[in-house]
Amino acid sequence: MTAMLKITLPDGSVREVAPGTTPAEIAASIGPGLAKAALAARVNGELRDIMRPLEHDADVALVTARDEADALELARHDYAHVLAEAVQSLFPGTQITFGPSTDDGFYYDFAPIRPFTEEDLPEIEEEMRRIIAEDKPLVREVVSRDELIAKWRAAGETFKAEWAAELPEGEELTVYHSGAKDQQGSWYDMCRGPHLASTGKLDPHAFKLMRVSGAYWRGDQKNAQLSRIYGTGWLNKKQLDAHLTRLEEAAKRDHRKLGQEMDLFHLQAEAHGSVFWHPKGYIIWRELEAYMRRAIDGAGYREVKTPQVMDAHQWEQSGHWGKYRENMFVIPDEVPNTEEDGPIVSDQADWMALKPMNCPAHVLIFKQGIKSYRDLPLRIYENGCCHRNEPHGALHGLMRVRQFTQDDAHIFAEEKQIVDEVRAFCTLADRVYKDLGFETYAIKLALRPEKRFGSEDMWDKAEAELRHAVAAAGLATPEYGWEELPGEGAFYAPKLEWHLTDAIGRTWQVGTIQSDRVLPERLDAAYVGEDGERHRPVMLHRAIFGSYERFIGILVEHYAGKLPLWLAPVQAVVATIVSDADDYAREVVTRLRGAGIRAEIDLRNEKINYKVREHSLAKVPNLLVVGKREAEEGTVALRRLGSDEHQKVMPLNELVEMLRAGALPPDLSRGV
RNA sequence: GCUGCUGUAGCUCAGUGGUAGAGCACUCCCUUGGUAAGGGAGAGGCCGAGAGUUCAAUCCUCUCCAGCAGCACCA
Repeated sequence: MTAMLKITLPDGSVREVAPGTTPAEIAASIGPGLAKAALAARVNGELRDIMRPLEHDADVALVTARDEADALELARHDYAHVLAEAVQSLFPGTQITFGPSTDDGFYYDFAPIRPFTEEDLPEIEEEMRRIIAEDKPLVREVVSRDELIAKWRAAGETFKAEWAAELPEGEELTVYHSGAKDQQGSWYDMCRGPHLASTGKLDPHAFKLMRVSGAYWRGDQKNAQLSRIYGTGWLNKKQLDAHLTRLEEAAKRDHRKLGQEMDLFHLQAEAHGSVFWHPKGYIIWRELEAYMRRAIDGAGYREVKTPQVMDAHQWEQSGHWGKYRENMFVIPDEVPNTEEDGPIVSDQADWMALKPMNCPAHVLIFKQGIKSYRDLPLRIYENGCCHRNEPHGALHGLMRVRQFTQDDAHIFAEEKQIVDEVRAFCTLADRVYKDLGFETYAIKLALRPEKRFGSEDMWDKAEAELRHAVAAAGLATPEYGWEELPGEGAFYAPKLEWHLTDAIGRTWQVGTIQSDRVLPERLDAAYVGEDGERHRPVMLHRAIFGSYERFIGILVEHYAGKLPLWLAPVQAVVATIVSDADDYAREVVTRLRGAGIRAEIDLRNEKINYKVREHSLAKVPNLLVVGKREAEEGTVALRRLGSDEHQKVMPLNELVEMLRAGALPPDLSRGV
């Protein structure tokens, strides 16, 4: 007689059950409602199949749809499984590889007989619904590795066989199948699980296949290219619809679309990956630049400007030539005048390169003259225009470009100054983000990567400094999303990263600070210490916006184009109702411009409805309507974008003062 | 760079193996109208670039360029 198992439920009660009892049976013994609702179980904290027998004493908690995170994870895993089965049934000969759940759904990578197209998706969705309707069981079974390899090979599943063969010998693996093993029509996949008990637990109307794309086998560019099908999957249709609405919402704020509608910038093939800033877009840039200058001036930085092109030898010394030449724009320093002089690119030429980053140039400035410990910390700032030859497929609107301008600074410091400097940076970054309307952000510490320069000792020290500084700033807390990311640091330094959360919950990595001891060494930067000896400074690389281009893209999406007044390209439009008010309208505009407001005038012979509509769509924050009445009374009818109140008539003087005050940048209106 | 899709008027998009269409925007005319599209007329295109097939190519094929979605990359 085997000993009974002691099963502890979440309420603390203990049940004795025979070994081999399943969580499903426990649920049934508690009540029929729970039996129906239970989807899976957490056994000693581990998510498991509801039909998987219990073998040991354990804490068991039944998982239902109310445990949303778990339930979603299970459902998405199942959708991926069903997707793979559907694809193989529709496209015999397609090999399956791997298909996990994602943040909003699932995908599955196939080695297809022909690549899938979007047109295949409806048919595959139909087949998936059929499989769900069949309510096929998902049965977990343990098989030996070798047995499974043989099976995969026999089935012509070379990717699966390769995968299984790389797992340790003698390992027991699990497969999920829909009925008795090898039974006709039984589909199976190697999977760690867990899964729901059967496909019928899925809502056939809570998923949607979204797109097809390429992916590499095991994520490596050198491997075979697979065809990936993405889906989004949820617990019910309501959740799916909400998700699709969110996507539409995000598409509406796409900075590429708004950038065109608002006439901010454009991109074109002749300079692909580089931005043509239009007057309106460049106003945003200039405001940000002016804001940042005030911020860094106040924080003790010194602004510099360094060359766009430097001799290749300099890049050789900094290490970029060897490592990152592929991504650098390289030019010969002498170009033949005529064809007879030879080809434009020759081995004879000396090379120059556009700077992909500003740090070496800043070190060169540091190295001019002899620096004393009294000069430290030396904070060198530059609106540094950099060029990186990014892979074509990586380019994306303003978010990833080939020419961009960083709000870049390097702080040369003594070791003992690092913590204070990092801390001061935390404070500065916090103020900038909040001034720009980002109330929440997360700070993460990216730790030493596998491939790195420098000693373990150096890394220990560098990581500890950053950790310590953030803690001292009071930001190493869960509410600031504090997290350490092993292996994600740069090859020369650990880095702190600032991730902003935007208005619709997406996150964007923008700011960073990294403490670097490698580059000062390579470029031989030194200062004379109090002791009269030469010392190496530590170099802190830091940025708050990251790049102006990308940050403006993020702002446009965050505000859905409705930028705060100080950043709005056009802050007010004066629109007339009748031409009799033209002169008065001109006076109003003159007054506004005199007060520093970016105001435009609309005297066109159009109805006021038309003008209101047009300027609202253009996201002009203040529409000042003037007709006969206003002209006589010296007032203006104000309509604010996005405001519920329809309009407000106010005296011109009052309005000008109100807009002037409202259009001040946040740091200036704080009156520091 | 890889896979798939796309490229037609300033914008959004129809369309056909016989050199092209709509709406909006633009120009002009009528309209002077009080808070999200008043009416009419007109102008506007090397149908992404190159090559091929064909009597004939915007359309079919190939190559290239760019864009989009992913992947890989992001010092």
